[in-house]
Amino acid sequence: MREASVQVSNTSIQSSTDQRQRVSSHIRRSQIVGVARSAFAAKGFRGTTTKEIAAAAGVTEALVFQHFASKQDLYDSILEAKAVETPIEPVLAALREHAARRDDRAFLEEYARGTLSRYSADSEFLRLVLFSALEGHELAQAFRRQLVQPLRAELRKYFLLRQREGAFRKVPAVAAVRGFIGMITHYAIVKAVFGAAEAELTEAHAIRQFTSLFLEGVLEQPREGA
Amino acid sequence: MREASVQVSNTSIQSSTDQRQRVSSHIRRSQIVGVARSAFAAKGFRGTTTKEIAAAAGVTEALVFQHFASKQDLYDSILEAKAVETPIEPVLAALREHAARRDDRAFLEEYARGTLSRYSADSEFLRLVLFSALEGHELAQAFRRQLVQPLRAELRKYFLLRQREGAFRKVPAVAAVRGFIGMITHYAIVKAVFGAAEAELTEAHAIRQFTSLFLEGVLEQPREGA
DNA sequence: ATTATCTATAGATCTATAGATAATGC
DNA sequence: ATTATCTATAGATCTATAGATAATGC
Repeated sequence: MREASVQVSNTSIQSSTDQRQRVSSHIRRSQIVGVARSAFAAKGFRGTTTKEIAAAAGVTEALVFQHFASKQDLYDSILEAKAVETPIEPVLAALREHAARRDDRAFLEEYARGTLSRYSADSEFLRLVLFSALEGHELAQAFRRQLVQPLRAELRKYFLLRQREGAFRKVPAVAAVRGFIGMITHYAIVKAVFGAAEAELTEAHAIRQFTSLFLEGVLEQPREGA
Repeated sequence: MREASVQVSNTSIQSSTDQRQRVSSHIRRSQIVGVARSAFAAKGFRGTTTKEIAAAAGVTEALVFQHFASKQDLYDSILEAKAVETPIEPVLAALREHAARRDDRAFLEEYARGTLSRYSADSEFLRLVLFSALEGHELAQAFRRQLVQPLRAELRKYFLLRQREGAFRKVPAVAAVRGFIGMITHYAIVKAVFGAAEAELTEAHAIRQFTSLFLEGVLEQPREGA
């Protein structure tokens, strides 16, 4: 876990007037949210102490509790911050555009990219969500409602449309959608949890190959029958 | 989280001689491992206290530390127990048999069933592994080495064989294998973490549909070209 | 004057141990 | 006699608060 590099004005020996840099309430608040997020992502809610968070932020615990009523309150603030900064509409718009052109591959790759880039650009976030899901915090539910389900609904809708048009086979939609999402998400989870050791498959390749797999399967011979 | 139902010989009011049932050291030990496993699966290592474990086992904390040198020692004992009781050889043998007959569908379904049944019969286990993976405990690594990688190696081997024989397309093996495993594992994870709310897709259906998806893809028309 | 920050500490909880007690097996 | 279990407690750590102090903005 990286420590924040705030450490300021500490002239040699630990003087009793160990004053840190004074910043505005707003800045300090979001700084604490930032280091708390890293800490919670690394060790979970229960596994992280307010002392660690304070140390990483370069302030005392008292200050942390000045800004946040409780540890839980601090945790909730992280979700708020993320929900604000991660708009889902651009991805939905792009998906609908591909859907209008019936570009199956572009649609699926967009979906995969939209999902993975959210985790790549912010590798802590998936760990945070996983921890909160396991620990039964509200954060995980909110994440699913706000960011996962709208995307999934769009995928499902497109899948059903293409089936009606006779372009896709009559695989049950729920299984197909879950299958595709599973490939993508599991890739992201393994990467987030076990790290670079699993990097034998780059993100770009994963997106392309999973899409091909989903569309065409692995069999060389076109099936007889159905 | 369920509480163990050990509570014995407690006649009405909390008498000061609140003696519990005496059992052999071996039995008590494995009982404690059992309740600890449930507790750790529910709340993780850091999120579980030895006090809770003792209460669930119906004994005092002192007794827990009589049997286990430390909380960590207790945690390690859980893995040992699982490694002993979950043999992987039967699944490997079944896979090889299907492979010898070149029965692609049977091979893949066996793989999926082997993976999912390990989690279904023991729904706590996946949560335990996820927590330990996130918390960076040794348990997760050991699990991957002992139970995940041998199976994956077998799948990979079969995939490459079928490609050489011209039966499978020339999709990169690493992506294909990860894709299939991803569908299966993600299904298991969602089920373990979010529970019955996700039961719109039964395990038997998931196994069959994911296998079809992998083999044949979703496109109705056989591709031109490749 | 305002407010960001600190010192000091309360009270709860957590892991672990020492030493006493009582149930079982011989 | 052996050993499973308990009572009691130490010492560490954790969340949170009260009240003092010092840096900034007017």
